Amino acid sequence: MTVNHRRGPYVCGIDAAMDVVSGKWKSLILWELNSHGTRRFGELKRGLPGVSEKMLVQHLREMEEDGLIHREVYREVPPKVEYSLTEQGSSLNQALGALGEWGTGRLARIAAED
Amino acid sequence: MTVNHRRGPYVCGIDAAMDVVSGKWKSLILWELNSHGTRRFGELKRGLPGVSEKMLVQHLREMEEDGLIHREVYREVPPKVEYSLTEQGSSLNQALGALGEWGTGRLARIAAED
DNA sequence: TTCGATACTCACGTGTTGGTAAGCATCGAG
DNA sequence: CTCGATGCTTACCAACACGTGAGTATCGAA
Repeated sequence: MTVNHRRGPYVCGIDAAMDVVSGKWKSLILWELNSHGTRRFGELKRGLPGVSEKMLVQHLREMEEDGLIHREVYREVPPKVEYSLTEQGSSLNQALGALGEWGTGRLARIAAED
Repeated sequence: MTVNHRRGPYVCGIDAAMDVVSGKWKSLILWELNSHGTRRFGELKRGLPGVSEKMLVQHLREMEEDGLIHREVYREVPPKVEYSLTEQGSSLNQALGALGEWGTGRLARIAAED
């Protein structure tokens, strides 16, 4: 019961994708890693204004477990950990492209309303 | 304060799109309406096994408010209400296509693991 | 006169999500 | 000998998402 907090029986592909992306900061993490290639924990934290350390860690762990990102630990002091996209993470990011464009259009529409 | 439960300040397009799609049944509602063109409340309910009436109503109202779907009421007895996609809803559905394919690929990968 | 069909609405409870604030381990610099 | 940097971990709590089960209005059929 501690595991299996994901992989609910999915109705369709969207379901499966949403499960992996849902989380307040996940799409932004994806974007951040996609833009910079490789980022340390602290860099991600600074790149996502408002994120709490707890959520950042939690999201990163889940995304690693889901095979979206790679976590590289350098045994140094002070510690250094680097995150990067896996191929799956990268392709997910691409798949989010169309959605992002739709959202951008929506933002423009909302702005035009005022 | 009763309104404005959405439209948080968005960081990017993905944010704005996710806001509109997040909800346990929303993408399925979109899909259902896309497949059938027009559906009555009861038909949607039967098409989404497990959905509660409360959530179905709530999601439909939010999606209407977000301009994704159109709600047509026929003043008859017993009542009849038809839902359909607006142009925005339809384009959102298209934008979700890539994500759906990614998810389908992921499902295949997961299935192959066993 | 009661019943069923339809499309809801409402009160309530529970599990999940996310934030806050504190603490931990290690090393070099001062 | 204390301090700061880094990457976490933990306990606690408030807000929210979602489900359950009941109730509502109207009319025709039985």
